[in-house]
Formats: sequence, structure tokens, C-alpha cells
Amino acid sequence: MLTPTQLCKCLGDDLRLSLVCLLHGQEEVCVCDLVDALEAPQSTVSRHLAQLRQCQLVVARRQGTWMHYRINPELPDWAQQTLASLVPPACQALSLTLPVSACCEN
Amino acid sequence: MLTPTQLCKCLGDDLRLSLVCLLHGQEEVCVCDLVDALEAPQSTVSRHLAQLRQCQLVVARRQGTWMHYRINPELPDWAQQTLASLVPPACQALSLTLPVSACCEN
DNA sequence: CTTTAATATCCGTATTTCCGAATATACGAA
DNA sequence: TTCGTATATTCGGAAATACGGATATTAAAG
Repeated sequence: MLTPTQLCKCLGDDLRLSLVCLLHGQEEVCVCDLVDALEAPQSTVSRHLAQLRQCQLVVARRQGTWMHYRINPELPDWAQQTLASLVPPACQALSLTLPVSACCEN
Repeated sequence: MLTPTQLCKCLGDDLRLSLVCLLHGQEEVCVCDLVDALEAPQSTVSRHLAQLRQCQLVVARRQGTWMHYRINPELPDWAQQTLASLVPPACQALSLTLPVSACCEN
């Protein structure tokens, strides 16, 4: 189960916080779009996504070869509220452009 | 200025999150009480407090040889809201007993 | 000035975290 | 099958972080 310390560890890294911000804005985003948006190596993005998955912060859905990620909709209330407080200022601080443009159909 | 990533880094450690929880409950707490409450070496507590101070998460007031810490009352709204969401579940997850009993007379 | 108490800082070591190229895996199409 | 695309995992090294005993600093008291 997700603890406050774990959540903060997850969010205490620019790249992971960026991922969470990008996902927070919309239903689902696929990995290739995240790689594009962050201009980071695919292995780096994938590794951080795995970490977020392990904490249950995000969930993944496979569709063919694509993986679609989204914020875990079953997050406890305190975690959802934390994200709600943190994401808007984080988007600004990290200069993220939302929403992510979709490169992969669907 | 405090960024969301920095705040999360600060809170992403059991001992620092415990400190923040203990402080969030009351006006001011002095270092000796924090050391008592956490049963951690004084140098460790002091080092983490320095880190929290550096991020402006807490402020200190000297009174004689004692130092009294409190949550920075001028924290931006998003940070205050984050603490409000995070502290209650953190207190529980970290099994913290509040309030801290005062060993040093004011 | 000396001593004592409270707190901060230093510093060497141990641990954790991060990185990204290389490689592996999963899947659809031919 | 075999190939190509999307994504995940591995792995060795670099960088950041945590630890706590020893020491320094600060201030009150004698």
C-alpha cells in the first residue's frame, strides 16, 4: 500500500514529477508520447514509469505493442488531494506544455 | 524559492517527514523535544532540520541556547495544501504520537 | 574566564539513486 | 517463421544522499 513517504519519493524527481503532471491532465497517454514530450531516452522514461507503477501511482493498459498509462484512479483520497495541490505549480515550475500531443493513433 | 520537486524531496524521507508532522501539529517545538520524540541521534535530527530550513519549509527562532522550530507560516498556498493532505496519513503511517511533550521549559 | 548545556557542522563511510547504452521481451504483420 | 516496432529490463559506473561520532559554536551561568 502506498505510504506518504513513498509518494513523496516518487514525486521528488523532476522526471517522475513531469510524468505525473503529463498524465494528470488527461485520460491516458502512451509511452511514445511521454518520451516525445520529455525528450528523454526511452529507457529512462520506462524505468521511471516502472517505479511509478510499483508504487501504484499509475496503472498501465496494453494495446497491441503500445502501453497506455494513466494515474491510478483508485488512489486514496489523501494521495489524490496531494496530486491536486502539487501538479499545477509543478507544471509551471517544470515548464510543461499540456496536453501531450498524440503521436500514436488511439 | 521552493519548488514542488524540492518539497517532495524533503518529504520523501521518513525522518524529515516525521519532523514536519511533529511541527505541523503545534506552534513551535524545540530541537531537544524533537530528538526525544524521534529517538534519533541529535546530529541526525539537526542535519535534517538544516535541510528543511534550507528549503524554507521550516523557520527557526533562537531563545538562549534553545532553538525553536516551526513550519514556515509564509509557505505558498500549494505547499500548505500539500502538507494538509499529507500530514494526517503520514502521522498514522509513521506511528507518531502527537503532540510532542515539552521537556524544555519554553 | 571556565564550565555546562543545546545545537550545528564536519567528515569519512555506507547506501541509495540515477543514468543510458545494450539487450531482452511482447506483439502484430508479412 | 521472420521482421519491425514499442516497451521493459539489465547492468556497471557515476552522482547524490544518509549516517553518526567527533568536534565546533553559541549562549547562559557561576
